[in-house]
Amino acid sequence: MTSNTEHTLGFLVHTVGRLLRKRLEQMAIDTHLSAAQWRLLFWVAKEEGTTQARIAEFLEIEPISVSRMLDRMEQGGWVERRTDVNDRRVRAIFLTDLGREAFVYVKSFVGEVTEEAFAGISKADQKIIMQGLERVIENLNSNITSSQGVEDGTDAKTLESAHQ
Amino acid sequence: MTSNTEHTLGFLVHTVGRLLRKRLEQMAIDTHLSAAQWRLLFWVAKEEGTTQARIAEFLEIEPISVSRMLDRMEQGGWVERRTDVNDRRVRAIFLTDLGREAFVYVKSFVGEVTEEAFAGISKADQKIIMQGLERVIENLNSNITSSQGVEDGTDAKTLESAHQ
DNA sequence: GATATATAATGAGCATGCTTACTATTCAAG
DNA sequence: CTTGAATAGTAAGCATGCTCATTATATATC
Repeated sequence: MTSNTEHTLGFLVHTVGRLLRKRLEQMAIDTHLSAAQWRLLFWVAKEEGTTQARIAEFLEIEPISVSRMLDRMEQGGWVERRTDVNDRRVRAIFLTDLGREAFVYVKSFVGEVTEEAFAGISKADQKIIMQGLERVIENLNSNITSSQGVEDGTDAKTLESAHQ
Repeated sequence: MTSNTEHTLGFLVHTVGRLLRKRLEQMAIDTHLSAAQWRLLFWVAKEEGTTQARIAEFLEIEPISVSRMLDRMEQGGWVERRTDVNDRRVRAIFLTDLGREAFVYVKSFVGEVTEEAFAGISKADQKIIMQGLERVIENLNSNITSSQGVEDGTDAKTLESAHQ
């Protein structure tokens, strides 16, 4: 239908991300978890008792974002903050039984969605795509903080030359 | 560094999207445009005089989101709302000179970021990745509203079986 | 022990998405 | 012409990300 999406990597990835998120939320709607919350749950399940700072590092979002997601998720009964006795600055995060169930439940859909997404694409090509995306992440990570080549004070005036 | 990202399509795409967005915003920081605003600008440039409803359709976001992005972008001087004389419900959206410059400027970076992202990946594999992502979009689009196979009233209780 | 610095978490306020509800306008039916 | 439905846009309020600033605690240094 929407045959008009510009075919750049950025547009494609943006769209795929949105659709995957939507589909997963649709499948697991009865958990009342958002995709973002599910990602958080994933890390807590992987490392129970972890700290908010560590979750932020894993998810590569800011600690404050974690803090406020946990406010809602704690209220929703999926996770529990416990104060660390050795370091009273720290909140150790644990899954509740509900959180554990929700996690396992949603996780069971991830395979389904991936299969659906990859329908009609050969295993070989799937591998190329996955490894390709991993390489893209490496490439972008290595340059994300360098920001060389743009700091010459160029502003929007110095154009006049490009496409359009 | 972060060698621990789960290697599912969802996680990878989410990460790639975030990094691309970050990198593009970093490169074009002097335009003060966000990635979201740049996407909007893109469609307005492609079809000047378009309506807000049409932009929402292209971007696949809700009209209200477009409305408020345009509030800020109009205030920033990148776009202009003009009332349609034939249909006074409609706001026709046009780029200002500043908007046109910003668009061309940012557009010139997209190629750069893509090259950077694809470094070390063969042209053949790049093609597989791009076409693969397009296929994924098709696959997900065709199923996104059907939601069959999940409506069996299954709730979080029926699990007990999966990985942990 | 006091003082400086680093770390963990949070508060305030913004952008960008959403849903739900509303207003203004157009157009079709009578 | 009026009534009613459809369409374009906006308002209110929420979630999830951000930046910048602050509080509480821990740790290192004098």
